[in-house]
Parts: sequence; structure tokens; C-alpha cells
Amino acid sequence: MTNSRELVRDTALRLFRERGYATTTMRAIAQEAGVATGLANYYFPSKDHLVQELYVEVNRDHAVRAARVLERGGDLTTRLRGVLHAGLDAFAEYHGFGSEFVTVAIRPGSAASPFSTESDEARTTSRAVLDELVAGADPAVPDHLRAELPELLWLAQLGVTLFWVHDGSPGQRRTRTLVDGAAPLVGRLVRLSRLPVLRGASQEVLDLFRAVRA
Amino acid sequence: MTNSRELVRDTALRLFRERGYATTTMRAIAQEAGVATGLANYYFPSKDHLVQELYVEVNRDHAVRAARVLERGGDLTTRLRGVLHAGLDAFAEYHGFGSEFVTVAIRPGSAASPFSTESDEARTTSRAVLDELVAGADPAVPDHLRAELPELLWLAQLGVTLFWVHDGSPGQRRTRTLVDGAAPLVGRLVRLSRLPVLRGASQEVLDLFRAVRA
DNA sequence: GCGCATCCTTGAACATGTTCAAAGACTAGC
DNA sequence: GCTAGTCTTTGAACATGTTCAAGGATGCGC
Repeated sequence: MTNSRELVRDTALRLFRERGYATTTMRAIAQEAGVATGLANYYFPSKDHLVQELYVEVNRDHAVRAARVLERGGDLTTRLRGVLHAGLDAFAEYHGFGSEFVTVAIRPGSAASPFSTESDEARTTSRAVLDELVAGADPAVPDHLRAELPELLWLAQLGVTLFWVHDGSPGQRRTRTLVDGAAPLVGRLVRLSRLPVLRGASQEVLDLFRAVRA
Repeated sequence: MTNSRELVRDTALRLFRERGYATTTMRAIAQEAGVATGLANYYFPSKDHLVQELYVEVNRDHAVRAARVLERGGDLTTRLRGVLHAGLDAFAEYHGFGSEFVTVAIRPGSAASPFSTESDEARTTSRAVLDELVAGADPAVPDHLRAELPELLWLAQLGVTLFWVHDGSPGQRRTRTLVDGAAPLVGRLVRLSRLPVLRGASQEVLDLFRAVRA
């Protein structure tokens, strides 16, 4: 048996998987791990922090799946579609209570928020995947987009996740449809952004993005 | 004194405004309204339902402000910018705890979710504003976009709200910047969508949107 | 070996959202 | 005016996340 922190962590994650967020009580976690109630809160100041651990794990899983997709090469559209589907695969088993977790994750100030300092590792991992996605695309992404595109795609990925949470269709088919439709659109817009007519608009998008981000 | 339901409702909304969501307890609401604890839950099965009431009120406020903006006429960009700013004005006094409310609103299944049946009235009101925004734009919005654009803008509005919640800049300046930048971009893209090069892409966007919505 | 400081661990206590059985008020039908 | 049924209202009880004072363990300097 390793240390208590990991014991609590692993027990919590297992119960989350088995029962969901709301029905997994701190007391149940502690009891199942064989420790006192207060100890879980000693290592994880709030239940949010345990969700954050789950978030990290799913994220790692996504990174592994995405790496397998990316080593196959391909153009931007193919790679984007593959990475997004890989994310949906990694999330799949949580859909039943995914909504509960996203609720926790989206609250500003929550440890599980993708923007929180606690999520640094997860965010770095995700960003690395998307950097690689853009950098390795063939044909290459136009220069003027290469710097910002990964972050834009990261945000798009969050948007897809948000959609997925609200997607009540069987097997989340609609989210799959969204990914299959949106990926070629992104590819197409990136290609079109080189045309003179769109050069201005695409520059405006980038300027706005830079002006607005934290 | 009107009926108890309204009394509880108004008390709750006042306390929400004064103290925020988390620090306003159901007991405090009941006590301040001079009724028993259980009565608040009799009329509003959960605290979410009270947040939903707040959501409705803010939404009405937004509709009133937006109507004033729209009667001034103008092109799509001007009208969109005006309506979005009107929304930010309506929300402004809640920013301190806006995050708490959005947390509640974004949870699928929550009464306060903009997609819930409880929010039918609010959604209808919002949609009417955006229908009017698009219908009255001069120059007119191209035919092929006119049907779907209001709903797309409604989603964009939700996105702006989400951004606003996470916007920690003083006076939420960054969200204002986003609106000022995004509105002309939307206007520009709508105009450009008539060009042959973009006709295909814009049709794809619409097709995807139709395929994916509930 | 001894003190001492830091880290772990415990379980009770607390605050809060929600539920519920019981009681009270009110209304319609007669 | 009575009865039966429904709508309101109450306050205690319950479950749960979190806090906290108290007590152990552990290791370090000497």
C-alpha cells in the first residue's frame, strides 16, 4: 500500500467512475479507502480537487490516444478530426455524469477549471498535442496562422466538450457529426485565409484574439 | 403583501443581488421573508429554481435595453454590437457572483439552464430580440442566412456571456473589446458569404448547424 | 535517549440544501 | 353549516461538504 494521499485519490476516482460525482460522498470515499472522513479533505481541500485529479487522468489518456493519431501524419483536417475523436473516446465512459464534472470544471476559481493553476499540467499536455497537430500538418499551415492556431484549436476543443456534455443523442452521435463537419470546415477556412479577400478578415480575427486573451 | 410565492421570490432575488449566490442560504431567504424554511422549497423545489427566476428577470431587462437599441435602426454590425453591449449592461451588477450563477445555469438538467423547459419564456424573449436584430438590419441580411442567423447569434451571445464570466479585467473591459471586435467581424463575414469563394463554406456551416442541432 | 517541530490522522461539530410527516387554512359540494 | 378534499405552512430530521481542535506518529538536532 502506497501513501494515504494516493489511496484516497485512487479510491475517489474509482467511485467517481462507478457511481458518478453527486452520489460519491466524501464519507464514502474515506470509508472505502479505510481512513477518517477528515483525511480526504486534508489532502484534497475540496471535492473539486478530486475532480481535478480525474480531469488530469482523462487528459493523459487523451494525450496518449492523440499521439497515436498524430504519428500517422495527414493534413490539418484529418489530424484535427482524429484528435477530437480521440478526446471523445477518452471521455466516453464518463458521459453519464460528464455533466456533473463539467459543471465543476467550468466554475471560475474551481481547481478543476481548465484555466486554473492546478490544471497547469493538463493544460500543458493538451497544448503540446495541439502544437504537434499544427506543426506536423501536411500541407503546412500558413505562416500567419501557425503561432495562434494551436490555442484557437484548444478553445475549440473546450467548445466541443461543452457540446458533448449537453449531447443527449445515443452514443453522442451528434457530437461525432459536429467533429466530422467542423474539422473540414476549419481546414477549408485555413486554406481560404490565404486569399486576398479573406486576408483582412483573418488578420482581424487574430488581432481580436490577441487583444482579448488574458 | 402579495402571495407567499412572490414574497419568497423577491426576497431571494434581493439577497442574491446583495450577497451573491453561495452566501445566500435558503434559511436566510425564508427568515428574511418571514416564512418557514420548508416553504421556499415548496414553491421552488431547489435553489436552482430561484436562480432561474433571477435569470428571467435579467433577461427581461436585457430585452428592454435591446429594444431601445434596435429601434435606432442601423446595419447588422451596429445592431449586434448594441444588443451585446446591452446584455453586458444588464448583467453588469451581477459580475461579482456571475460565475456562481453561470455555474448553475450551465449544468445540463438544471432549471436555470438556458436550454431547460423552465427557461422557455426567457429563451423566447431572447430569440425575439435576435429575430428583430436580423430582420431589421439595413442593408438586409442575405436570404440564405436569414433563417438561421438569429439562432447562431443566440449561441454567440451565450459564448460572450461565458467569456464575461471568466473576465477578471476591471469593468470587464476585455469582454467589451471582444464585442467591439467580433460584431464587425460577423458583419464582414455575412457580407463576404455572398462571394462565390465563400458560398460553399457558408453553406457547409449552415448544413452542419442544421445536422447537429437537437 | 530526549525534546521539539512538523506532518498525519481522527472523529465530532457545523452549516447548508432538501425532504417529510403533520397540522392548519381554505374551498367546493351538498 | 358540515364534510371531504386540496392547497399552504411548519419545523424537525436527514445527508453531505467542510472545518477544527485534539491527539498520534515521525524525524531531526543534540
